[in-house]
Amino acid sequence: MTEEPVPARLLSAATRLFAERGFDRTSVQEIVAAAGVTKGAMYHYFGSKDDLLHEIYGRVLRLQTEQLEKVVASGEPVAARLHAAASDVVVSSIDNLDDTTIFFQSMHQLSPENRKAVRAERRRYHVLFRSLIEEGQREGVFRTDKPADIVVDFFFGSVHHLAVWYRSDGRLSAPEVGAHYADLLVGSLRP
Amino acid sequence: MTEEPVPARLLSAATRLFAERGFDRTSVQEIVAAAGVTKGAMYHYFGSKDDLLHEIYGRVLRLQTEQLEKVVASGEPVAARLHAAASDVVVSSIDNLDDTTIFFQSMHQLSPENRKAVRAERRRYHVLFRSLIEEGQREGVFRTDKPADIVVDFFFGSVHHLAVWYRSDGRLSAPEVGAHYADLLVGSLRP
Amino acid sequence: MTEEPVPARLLSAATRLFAERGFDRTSVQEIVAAAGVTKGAMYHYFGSKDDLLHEIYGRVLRLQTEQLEKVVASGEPVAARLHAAASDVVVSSIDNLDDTTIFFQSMHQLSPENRKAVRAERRRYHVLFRSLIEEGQREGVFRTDKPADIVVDFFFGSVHHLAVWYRSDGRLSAPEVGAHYADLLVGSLRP
Amino acid sequence: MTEEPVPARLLSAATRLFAERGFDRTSVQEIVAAAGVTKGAMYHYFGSKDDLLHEIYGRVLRLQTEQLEKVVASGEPVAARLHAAASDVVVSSIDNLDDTTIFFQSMHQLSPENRKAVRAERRRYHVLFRSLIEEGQREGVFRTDKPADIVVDFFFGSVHHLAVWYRSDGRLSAPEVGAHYADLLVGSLRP
DNA sequence: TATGAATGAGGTTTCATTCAT
DNA sequence: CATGAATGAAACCTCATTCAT
Repeated sequence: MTEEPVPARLLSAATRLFAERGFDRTSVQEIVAAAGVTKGAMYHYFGSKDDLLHEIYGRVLRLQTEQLEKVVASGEPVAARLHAAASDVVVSSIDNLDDTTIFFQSMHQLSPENRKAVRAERRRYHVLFRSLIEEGQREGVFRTDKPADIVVDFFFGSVHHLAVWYRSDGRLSAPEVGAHYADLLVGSLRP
Repeated sequence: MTEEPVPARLLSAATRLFAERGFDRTSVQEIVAAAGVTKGAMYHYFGSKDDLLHEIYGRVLRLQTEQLEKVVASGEPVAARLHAAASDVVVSSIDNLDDTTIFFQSMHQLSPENRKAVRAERRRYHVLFRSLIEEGQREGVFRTDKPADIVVDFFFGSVHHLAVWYRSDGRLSAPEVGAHYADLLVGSLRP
Repeated sequence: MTEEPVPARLLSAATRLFAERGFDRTSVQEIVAAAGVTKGAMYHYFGSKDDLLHEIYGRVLRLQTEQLEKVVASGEPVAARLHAAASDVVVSSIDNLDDTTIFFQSMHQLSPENRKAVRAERRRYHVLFRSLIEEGQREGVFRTDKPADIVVDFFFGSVHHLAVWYRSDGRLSAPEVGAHYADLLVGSLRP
Repeated sequence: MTEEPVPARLLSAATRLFAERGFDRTSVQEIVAAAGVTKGAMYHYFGSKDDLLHEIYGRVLRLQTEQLEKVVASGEPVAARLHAAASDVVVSSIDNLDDTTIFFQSMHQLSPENRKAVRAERRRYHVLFRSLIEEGQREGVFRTDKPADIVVDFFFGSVHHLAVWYRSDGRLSAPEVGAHYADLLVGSLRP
């Protein structure tokens, strides 16, 4: 009869609650109640409520960066790699909708130093993704009249927005949305 | 030497502060101090802090809906109208970046009934924008293998995201970004 | 098409609201709204919210004292006069249940000086009523082993309590309750 | 050197203050200051100011119901039992004058659900007391031309009123008043 | 490791009253 | 006579965090 360890229980309760009602609207009391522990326990494992949020960000960032690195390094043609990267990030964003919600809603709530760390990591991700587009532009596969930076921001806006409209009981599965989004992105880059 | 009336002062102070640090992190005290009035005055004009937010939403919604209706009704070919609509909403979103920030960050903070009203209005806007895409698909100008709903959500994610990355002191002017975004949207719809 | 004058409208709105939800739970705004006037108007006629309450007390006290004086001065035998006085005060308390409610619930809310004035008037009433009992005791009609003061307080507790339990749609009419109460009072005084 | 526990300190401070100046006129700040704790501590033990009041009601109701049940169940003749019950409730009301004051002044301030609970409990007490009178009426010891309900309300009005006029430094002790009141009640019921 | 009582600062809102018009 | 905008004090309550056990 083994339960999940306390820190994991806390993180998953916090993730659900932060996504559901926002960081500021979630009290530490609610988190520990949902996780079935006491406040003391939480402060034993995490330094503050802010730390919980930081951990959640860290987990998402690590995951998505790893995925992207794998795709970028594959030997496929660049258009295929961009399509795969785009599709992957959509699917993974949908699979972890709570994380996605938190990710694009709670940046402001991080402490300045944590925010800086997250932004740096985010930047690395952005640059890596951009490099795919630049590669395609150099090869003449993608149109060159659009700054690669703009394209990346254009696309990631769409991805973050998934948490606003996507419903798991809706008509489209995650891979279907992923395919559509990737098609639209690659389509928009045709010369 | 007449000053702006109190309600307008309050709304503009609230808009700035909500965008800067988020709804929950902004205290009523800070708002009234920034507007140069007392708390009592604020509660004379607005029923609650929530009402302030609701008013801001209302203002943005009215403005954007009006703009879109004008563009949709013009006699231009559908691709030109979609391009103009997309470009317009980007420019107006950048011109009112604070509103945009609030718009896509603070939905959760509205009271349930206010949230419902905003969502309904938002839906009307979405439907109107979608109708442009459907029209193009019927005419064979746009590809038909992408559901129009998906395209709309894809694009408005990008628009909302502007508030995250756009800096008015950056390289690109609002109209330039508007042109890029509109190009990417229309480009992604080529058959 | 003449309406009631403003001060009367204010007093009657205040009476109803004070009885319904208590003095402290009733805001000046609610009173003026119920009377269909503005705050300025209220402060034109009454110095404060407290004054409204004081007026209401005054009206009740005047009324009940007048009634009692009439009964006491009639030529009837003392037992009949006590019976009539008791019955009268019950009927009039029921006919003005709101006044009665306020009367025994809101003494604390009067300003000290107003409270003093009310108490003094109340005292006169008490003494007058008591004199009836003392007269009966001297005549040997009433038992003498009970201090008249105690009897008066005993009875007026019952009267004040009417506002707690009496319902105008209940089984008993005001005169019926008056008769019962008077019977019980006189009965309790039999030697 | 142990002090009384915090919740008890809070309850007793609240009881005194509520009786002294009324529920609405007593601030939470005054209560916690009188109890020598902080506001946070109070909200740790009681969900709201209203809960404090509810607890006070609960305590009084439990006490009085217990007492009454004991008297009712004794083997004495019914007139003696009614006399004892009446006398007891008077003595106990005087012994806890603050509770009595609150009891009959602050019903309105309870939240609707708490009010309902209190009324239900109060009703049980009323019915139990009434059963004594009905028993005497069936046995022919008490007059039958007065509805037992009316008699109960008649008497308990007197009891509640004690808080208005009784002074512990006055001429009469609690048992003396109890005896007088019980005599008057039983006397009023003579056939 | 873990508890839960306690803190204290800060949050939103209400409201009687005033005063320029 | 009457308005209603504005004040400012005070109200209740929440909550992240600490600490003795």
